[in-house]
Amino acid sequence: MKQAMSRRERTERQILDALEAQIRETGMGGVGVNAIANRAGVSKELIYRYFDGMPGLLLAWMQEQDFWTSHHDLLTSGESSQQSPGTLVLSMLKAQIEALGKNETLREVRRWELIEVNEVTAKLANRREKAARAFIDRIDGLTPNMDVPAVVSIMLAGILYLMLRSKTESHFLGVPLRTEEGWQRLSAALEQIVQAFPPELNGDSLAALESGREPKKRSSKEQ
Amino acid sequence: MKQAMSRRERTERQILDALEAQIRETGMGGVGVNAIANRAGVSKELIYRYFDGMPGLLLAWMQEQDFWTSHHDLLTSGESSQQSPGTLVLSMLKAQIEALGKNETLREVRRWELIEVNEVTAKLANRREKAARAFIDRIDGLTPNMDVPAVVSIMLAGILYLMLRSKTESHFLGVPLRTEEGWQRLSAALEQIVQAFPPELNGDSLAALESGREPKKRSSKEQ
DNA sequence: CAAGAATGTGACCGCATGGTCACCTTGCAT
DNA sequence: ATGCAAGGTGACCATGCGGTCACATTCTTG
Repeated sequence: MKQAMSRRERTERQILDALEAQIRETGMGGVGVNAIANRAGVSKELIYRYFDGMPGLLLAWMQEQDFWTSHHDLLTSGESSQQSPGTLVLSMLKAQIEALGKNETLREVRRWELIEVNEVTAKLANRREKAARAFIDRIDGLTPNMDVPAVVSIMLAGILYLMLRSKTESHFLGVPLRTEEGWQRLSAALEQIVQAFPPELNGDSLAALESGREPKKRSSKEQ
Repeated sequence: MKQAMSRRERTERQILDALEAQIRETGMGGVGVNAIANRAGVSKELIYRYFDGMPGLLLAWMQEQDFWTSHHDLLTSGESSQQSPGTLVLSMLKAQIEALGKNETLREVRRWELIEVNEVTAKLANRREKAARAFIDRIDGLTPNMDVPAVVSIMLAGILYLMLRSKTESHFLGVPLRTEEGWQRLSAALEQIVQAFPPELNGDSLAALESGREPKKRSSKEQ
């Protein structure tokens, strides 16, 4: 029994690792049952037996990735609530740069999410949006007079795009996307934007309380 | 002779139109010589004869699109130099939202540019980056003390990502991506960001002159 | 040991793809 | 009218894909 499990688990590992490597090297466009099986050095039949085909394999692989949840501490920790909304947003953005910057596979998956919608990408999107919303809602609650989700959306989406774009283009508006220097400029730009915000976002809690009387007039059907 | 040209040009049109429709409906992933020929109601052989295969067809189609150059006026016009850098940036960003928002085909092409690099995507990227750089350099020259390209990169990349993302996800950080209301919030957020900038970007030309003595200390090998 | 389940392989099928070919038809010019 | 090039078609080929099947081997358990 232990041997049987071990044998099977070993080949499952080979398959999962082959999937990861394939995604990293060819992107999702090069992912198929033939390519994965060949790379794993195994018969493709086993992909169907053990994972019930490519969708199941992708789900299984996704499950053991902690990309999406590894920074859960940043979103829910108690200590972080001590910090001002501005620095909280900033550290979230920089964590995203860090996580995406060192993980080509993750970037490929996120490119994939941009062009195809299926059960896998839908599941990924749901997880992510749920976590992201928990984060942003806490900050938004503290900061009236400003559409925090919209502003942070632009900044977060901006670094996402530039991260993904770095694969196919070396510069964007003249800013280099493949050098440390370029990303330091972009990080600095994020800081400039955040620091230009109203004082209640940057630690002036008195101003935050004072301006708290004005309610937001945002649409109610935001879901 | 006139008839011959007309006949050929007519079928060339059919093919080009079929390509456009195919991109719009299936994205670049669904573009192939068989699909295009069928949709055009023509033999695929003609694609090879008239366009020398798919790459040539794409180049030809690209050539007659004015996406990338249609807003050339915004980038080079003389009247626009009357406006402050801030409003100039803002109107550029809104023009991008407008152009992308009403053109699904364009969005598909830009998704394609994110995942594949070949002679076509390279050519597109070059054209775009050249025009964008001409725009940003004029503004950057007027505004020391701030890394304008980096800040504008984040905003422009942000709306690009959100535009592309709207295909596969309806919300981002709770902001709806498929409603007028959502995009008005995002436009408003862009305005907030720009207005929070130093005064020399928003029409205070005196302040611009005063702060002009401090030179930028940005890397010189930006190209 | 024997039976049977688990593991693994290679061949095979149907299908769609990109690409080429021979052939037919239309139109024009001598 | 004859001849010839341009325009257009359908069949064909090799290839790679996802998917299934029959079969061999190995392990576990009666």
